Amino acid sequence: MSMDAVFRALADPTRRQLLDSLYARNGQTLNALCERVDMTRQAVTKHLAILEEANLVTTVRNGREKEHYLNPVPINEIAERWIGKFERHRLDALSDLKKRLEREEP
Amino acid sequence: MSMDAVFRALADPTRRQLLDSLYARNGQTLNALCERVDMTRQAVTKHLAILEEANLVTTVRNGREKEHYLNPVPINEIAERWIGKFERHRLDALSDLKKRLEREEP
DNA sequence: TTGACATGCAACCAAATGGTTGCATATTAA
DNA sequence: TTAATATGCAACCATTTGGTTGCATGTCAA
Repeated sequence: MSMDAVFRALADPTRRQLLDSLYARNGQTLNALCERVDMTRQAVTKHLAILEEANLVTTVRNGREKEHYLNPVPINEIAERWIGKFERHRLDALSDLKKRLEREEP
Repeated sequence: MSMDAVFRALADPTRRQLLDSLYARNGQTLNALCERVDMTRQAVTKHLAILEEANLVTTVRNGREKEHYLNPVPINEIAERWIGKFERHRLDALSDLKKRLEREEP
């Protein structure tokens, strides 16, 4: 579960929309997910494959249907391991930036 | 400051590395940032432009040098507005997934 | 069993991406 | 003033990306 795969998966607006869709209603099939998006089923399949590879979506085969489930764990890990450290020092960096800007502009 | 620009900016490992570098030492010049990365200065310039466009980096011109400062605000907003909602229901989704998996596999 | 439905797979294509090289401009220091 | 330094800009290129179309496979229901 590489962090790079997760970031790249989240980079596309369609894929974020798919995650939003699963967040609203978990366990949707491919066809159900296609209804909310204006592109071919095959394109959605590719997006879902990328989300699966990033471990952001898990699938369960149910007969001829395939249910898609949101897996928030990688997002949580990004938030904790990478975003967290920037948040932690947010105010420090901001005040630092402010100081610098004030020093430059008379 | 579109969320899409921020996500796409974060998608590239080199750009994340540049943010890490600025996190370690804020206010570095272009040349300083180039030293830690194995590519041409012009390539780094492009990456920094994308980070600037996403408002993740702010620059201050200082004579013939240009200082680069990390701006953690957009990351913070992502964490709050988008990642937060997945984190919030992380356990719910996990237990839901677990239930489903148990229902499928005898 | 057969037709309809849900998904899988592959070839193809345009556009975006990430990198290069080459040259121009602006500022500092000797 | 002149040479070195720091950055800017543009053209170009290979690869990746995001989408398409066409067809194959597997499963349910009548």
